Amino acid sequence: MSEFAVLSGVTHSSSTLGGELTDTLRDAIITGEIAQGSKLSETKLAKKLDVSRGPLREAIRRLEGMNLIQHVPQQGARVVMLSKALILQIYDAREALESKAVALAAEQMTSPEIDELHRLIDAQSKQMRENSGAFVPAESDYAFHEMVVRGSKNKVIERALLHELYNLIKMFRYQNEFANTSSTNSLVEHRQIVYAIEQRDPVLAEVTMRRHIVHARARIERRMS
Amino acid sequence: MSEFAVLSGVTHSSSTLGGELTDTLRDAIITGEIAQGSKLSETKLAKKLDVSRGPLREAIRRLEGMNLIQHVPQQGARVVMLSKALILQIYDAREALESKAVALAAEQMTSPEIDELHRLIDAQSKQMRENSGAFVPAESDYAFHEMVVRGSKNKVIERALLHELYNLIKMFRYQNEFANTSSTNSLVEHRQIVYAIEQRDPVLAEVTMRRHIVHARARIERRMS
DNA sequence: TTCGACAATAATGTCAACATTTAAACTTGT
DNA sequence: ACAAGTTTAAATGTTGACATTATTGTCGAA
Repeated sequence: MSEFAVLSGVTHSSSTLGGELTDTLRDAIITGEIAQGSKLSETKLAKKLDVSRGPLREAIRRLEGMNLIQHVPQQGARVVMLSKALILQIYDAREALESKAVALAAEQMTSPEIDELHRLIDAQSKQMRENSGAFVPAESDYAFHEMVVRGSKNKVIERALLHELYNLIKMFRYQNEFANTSSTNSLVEHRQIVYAIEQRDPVLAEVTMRRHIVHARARIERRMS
Repeated sequence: MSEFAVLSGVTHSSSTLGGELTDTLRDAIITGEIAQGSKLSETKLAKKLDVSRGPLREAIRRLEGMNLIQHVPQQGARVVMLSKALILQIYDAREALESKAVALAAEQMTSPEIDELHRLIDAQSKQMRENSGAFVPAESDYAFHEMVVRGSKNKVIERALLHELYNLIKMFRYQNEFANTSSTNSLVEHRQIVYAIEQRDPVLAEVTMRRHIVHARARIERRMS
């Protein structure tokens, strides 16, 4: 299961079996190895992964808290279905949270953190040239947004985005090639965001980020028709 | 434990013991019956509530997903500490989410739902007069905001607010008398919000709600110095 | 054939015992 | 008396068995 190690933005694998199972199942859900809407049978999964049902149930509860799984009492757990409506709702929530996050980041980020943002953007630029200007790799895009979110220093927003929404977005992107970020626009907008943060201009940062996410949402809405 | 039934905005008590325990512990945490920062010993709690540790652990995992509990592997679970910094962060997140929610509600709410908003405000007005104009009861305030949030028809925002943030805010208010909503301002602002929704004006609704929450946040920041 | 009731099967919910790790208590030496 | 190391106790992590509920399959009657 280490083949998906790149996916794990935040790791739970805290030496406890339940924590490892949480990461394993999360990655399997994100990649689609466990299909959307499919049932997570405790008995079958426990046998397949060679663990007892206790830690497995614990992992399922955690994934429930991340919105990756829906649980119905006495019936079991199913992987969430990423309908068009839900994806658009996720992006509306993301717009609200991440635009606020970047406004806070414009006030709270330290200089070394802003330097790191520049490094991430340079890496994106380099990767884009190598990929013949087609796409910004998803991991690179996540890294940038994650850095901005952490820069807000707001633990509540961090958790909502990094622990919950981003996993759903990763899942969507991983299972829909067309959902990848377009290269040129994305990179330009990232630069604008960093500029606003450097200027310590929360309002500019917020509107720039909001537009960036609205663009992404519009792209998705267009291509899912 | 039914004495706190009024607190349970959303109920889990789905006929399973784990679900009931989730509600019981949540209410005990909100009221402060289980103090902030105190440890939730599985063995002691299981004995006290006369249940086995299995369902209890499940409830703890769920409460972890609601941000009411912090869990450290091999060490156990502790009730979250509502520091001033955390409360302000919660209100920043709430501002972002609920201002977006009301903008969506201005587009999505049905007429019957808007009528219900009026009824809730009338009830607030009546209760305020009976209370010699001192306070709007917290339950009344929640009911109004919950109705608005549901009106957004955005399941992601609904969950983030109703399932996670509101519980933390209830906990804060319940344990800090000074954190109650001031009567006159709150009622006027609620009326403005309903007006904006009726006018189907998302921008006005958003700005009004944002100001409403910023006011509440400022009040808290002032009184916690 | 189709619908409904009943039986059989499998799944989730619950419990108590075991294993391992952490925290507390105690001893020992300076 | 204090500190360090060891020992003891208690807590969390894990497991397998049991109980209860839902689902599937079967039989029979309309």
